[in-house]
Amino acid sequence: MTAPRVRIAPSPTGPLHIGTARTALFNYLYARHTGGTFILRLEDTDQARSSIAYEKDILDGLHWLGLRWDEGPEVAGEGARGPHAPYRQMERLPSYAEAAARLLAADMAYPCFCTPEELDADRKAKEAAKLPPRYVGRCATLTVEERAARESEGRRGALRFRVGTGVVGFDDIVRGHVEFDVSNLGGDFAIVRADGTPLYHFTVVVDDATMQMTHVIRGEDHLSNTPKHILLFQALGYPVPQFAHLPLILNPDRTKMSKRKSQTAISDYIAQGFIREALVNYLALLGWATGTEEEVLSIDEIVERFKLETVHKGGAVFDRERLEWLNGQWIRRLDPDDLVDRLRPFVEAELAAGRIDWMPSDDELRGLLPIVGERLPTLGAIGDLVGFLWVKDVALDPVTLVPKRWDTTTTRDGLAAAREAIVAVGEVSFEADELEPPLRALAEARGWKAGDLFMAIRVAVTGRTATPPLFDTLVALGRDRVLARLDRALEVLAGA
RNA sequence: GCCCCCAUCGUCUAGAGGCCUAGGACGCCACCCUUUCAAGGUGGAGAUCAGGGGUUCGAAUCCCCUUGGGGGUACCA
Repeated sequence: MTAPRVRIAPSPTGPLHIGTARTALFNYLYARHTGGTFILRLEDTDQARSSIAYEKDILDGLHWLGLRWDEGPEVAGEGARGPHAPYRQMERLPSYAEAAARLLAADMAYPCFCTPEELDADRKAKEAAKLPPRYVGRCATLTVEERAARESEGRRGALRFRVGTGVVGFDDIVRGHVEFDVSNLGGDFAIVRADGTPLYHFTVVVDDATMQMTHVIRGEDHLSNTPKHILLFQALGYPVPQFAHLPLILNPDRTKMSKRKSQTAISDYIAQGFIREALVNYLALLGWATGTEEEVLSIDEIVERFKLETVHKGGAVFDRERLEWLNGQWIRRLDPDDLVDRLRPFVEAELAAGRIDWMPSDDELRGLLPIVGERLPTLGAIGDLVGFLWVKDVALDPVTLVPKRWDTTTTRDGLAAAREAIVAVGEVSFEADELEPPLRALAEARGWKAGDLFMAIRVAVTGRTATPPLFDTLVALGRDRVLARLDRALEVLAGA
């Protein structure tokens, strides 16, 4: 058997969608597992909706996920590659024109001069009669003279493919045998617009054939389109590839995942601090499982285990909580320098947003990792977690400053005493191990619960009730700022 | 409407006739750890395997029907 050739063929009519990324991933996994070739092709024939900005978002996103294509357009400084260039359909027009001419010459397709208004009226009539929509065939039997007459009027026809009669069946790798009666396809369908640009069902077949795809792995939403494609492959004299229709990713209400109901743009997940390892891991486990109890897997481990035959048939609801859990798992697995590199842009974003006043150094960030790593569900949580380290002053209010079991007087008392204890520790011993004993001793001496004292200090120096461990936090802040913030807290309390 | 696909805890899933009094994970709830928050550990609640018929000594697993859900039905992709 020859090595598989598979592809992802996104349409640049929107930012990279979770579903597209998942389909791309499964194609990639299959190619890598089988030693096949993974191809990327841009289906940009919908000129009205396609844009170069979306194209860039898609290419960059797939590249970011680590899904390197063996053949396809340029990305991130890497050139286009592969023997079947170009990889944008609008640059492959001659190839479709040639195929269209062949179908026309063989009378397997014909020009259709129906106007959008006529077609619309037909559709409404069918609907009113409670019949399935279907092209009525008005132009199917036009004589050569009639066609010539219309063309001489300056009318340009769309090209319709003759669907004929019969049954089309195929063996889908994930769904098994599927059959469609051609009479349910909606009549002869258009393959080229009146303006001469080719339509999806046509380009996808011409390209999959000329790029020698062996397997077409795509979303289930294309299952009902498959008979049209098979008819076209056959009419054009091309071998029919194998199909594998993946289950859809669903909104919580179990409809096809959509931007209206879910967050679908990969770029949004990236911006929130999800990392590629987690996204890939999560997406691979939507509609597929190893069959073992392994859950946290690298892309290479997934490649090793992946089988198209064990892909699910039923749709899978996208569960963001599970993604976040996996994200945390992967963040904790990253090596420190790598994590610092990935964290930096998120700290910069905090600065740009004015939520912090200066940028920490890489060394400072790396030093924070032990207390910060296990507290990050996403990289974007960094500012919320320890942003208080990089601001001139924290916002303090007299209510949160007072621990639950304490009153204002006790709090002032406690903070003042804590300040003295911290001063007594001295500058050179300002370390977590040195700070803890005296503060515990202080609490005990005064009959306070250590937790209450610690909470008072925590809020005073960070402005928050939830932070990384207190003594590490004090050290990260530095002696001077700790004392200054304690003083400020005392002032705020004095005013209360 | 018509065509096609699908159906195991709330969610992602294991399960390919006996190993299932249905396993794991997320989430949830307790407890442990603990200065808060996390992380981690332990335990728990949670699925009459959509329902009904078959086939079989035996069915979550095979077949049929019903129900429910989804997708498609464009001169979009």
